[in-house]
Amino acid sequence: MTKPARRRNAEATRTAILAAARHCFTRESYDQVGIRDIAVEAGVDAALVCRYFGSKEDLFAQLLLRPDKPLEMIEAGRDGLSTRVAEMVVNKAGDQEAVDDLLIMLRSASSKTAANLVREAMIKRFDEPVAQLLEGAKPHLRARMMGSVIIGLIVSKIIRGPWDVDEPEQAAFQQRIEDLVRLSIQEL
Amino acid sequence: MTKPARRRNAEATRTAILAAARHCFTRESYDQVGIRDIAVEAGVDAALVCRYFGSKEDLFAQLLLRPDKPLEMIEAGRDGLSTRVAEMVVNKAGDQEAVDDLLIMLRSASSKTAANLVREAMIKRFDEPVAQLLEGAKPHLRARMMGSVIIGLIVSKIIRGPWDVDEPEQAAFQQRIEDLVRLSIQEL
DNA sequence: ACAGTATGTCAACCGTCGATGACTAACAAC
DNA sequence: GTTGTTAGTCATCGACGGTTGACATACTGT
Repeated sequence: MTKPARRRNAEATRTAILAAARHCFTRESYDQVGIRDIAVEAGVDAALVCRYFGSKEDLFAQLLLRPDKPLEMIEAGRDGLSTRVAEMVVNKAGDQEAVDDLLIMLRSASSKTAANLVREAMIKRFDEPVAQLLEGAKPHLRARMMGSVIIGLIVSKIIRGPWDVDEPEQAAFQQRIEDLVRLSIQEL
Repeated sequence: MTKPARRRNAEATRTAILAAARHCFTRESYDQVGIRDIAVEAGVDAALVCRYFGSKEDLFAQLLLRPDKPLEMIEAGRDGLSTRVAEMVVNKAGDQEAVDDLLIMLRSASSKTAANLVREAMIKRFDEPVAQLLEGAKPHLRARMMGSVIIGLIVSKIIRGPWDVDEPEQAAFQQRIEDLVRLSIQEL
């Protein structure tokens, strides 16, 4: 009568919704992603999203705060941190997942309901882990400055698209970013 | 019958709406500011906003692109550019209007309808003027890198609130920002 | 004073969105 | 097979947002 009826599997549906939500929120801001959008991408009725996660806000929160571990590029330790960050932003190498996590936060940074969650996630998953890695005075301030540099690079990409830098300068460009990151966490 | 009836003055109303819109958009993103919000703040009926500016999108566009002149801190020339930017971000000194302009752009950067306008405004009012100020190779790339640093600082403030750096480090902090800006526009 | 227009107000339309509750169908246990 | 529970669907509610058109009022010229 109603519909072909979806395969019944709670766990799979749950993760499908989470994956779909993640995908949506990396492309659009909290306000612009509708519960129905997520549902369609997950191949699920919209009502299920609310059923499983309570509300859109709860879903977003779970997406941001569930992974208790810090971002991978930080977890790898202090050595070569600047290099990893530079590679990540220039998109040469690994840990695209970390970029997505930051993208989700930044896209929704100025949504009234998402703002608090974003701040919390940013502090817990980025600033504090980085601060713990740093030696010397004022680690929190320096961690935040490094965050600021990364944020700038990613938001610039959001606004203006990829950095179209041609091959000859590629290396120098990446080196410049690495220097910026390194400078941002130097002791004052 | 209807209402006390507002003073009839088209030009004043127009600018009142623009000012109110500006104020609203510096605090919230394009999606979150309603035409009714702007109207209330301007002391005007919501219908007038559409009447005068056609649509919310047109109003936003006019707000971003009307001032054909570049941001003040750029207009002042190449000398002391890094210093001015650092002062501006740390909020010590002048040209708060420029910060607001950037704030408006960044707040609404990931709104689908506003995105194109923001990109356009960013390029026309920031990148190109800065690129014209720079000597040497790849001025556009370097201008964009400087933009990226500034964006990071402002967005970080949006997300996390003001940089609470206590007096002793204040000078060193500002110097660090100045160095970051200077490094970002150095030749590769 | 009168007519005409510029300005402002009100009410409503239409679409979208998040959320809810009633219903239906699959699966498991017995 | 019967029964009870879980998973999924549907229709709908209430709120809100942008926009529009009909109406009311203030100003201007004659």
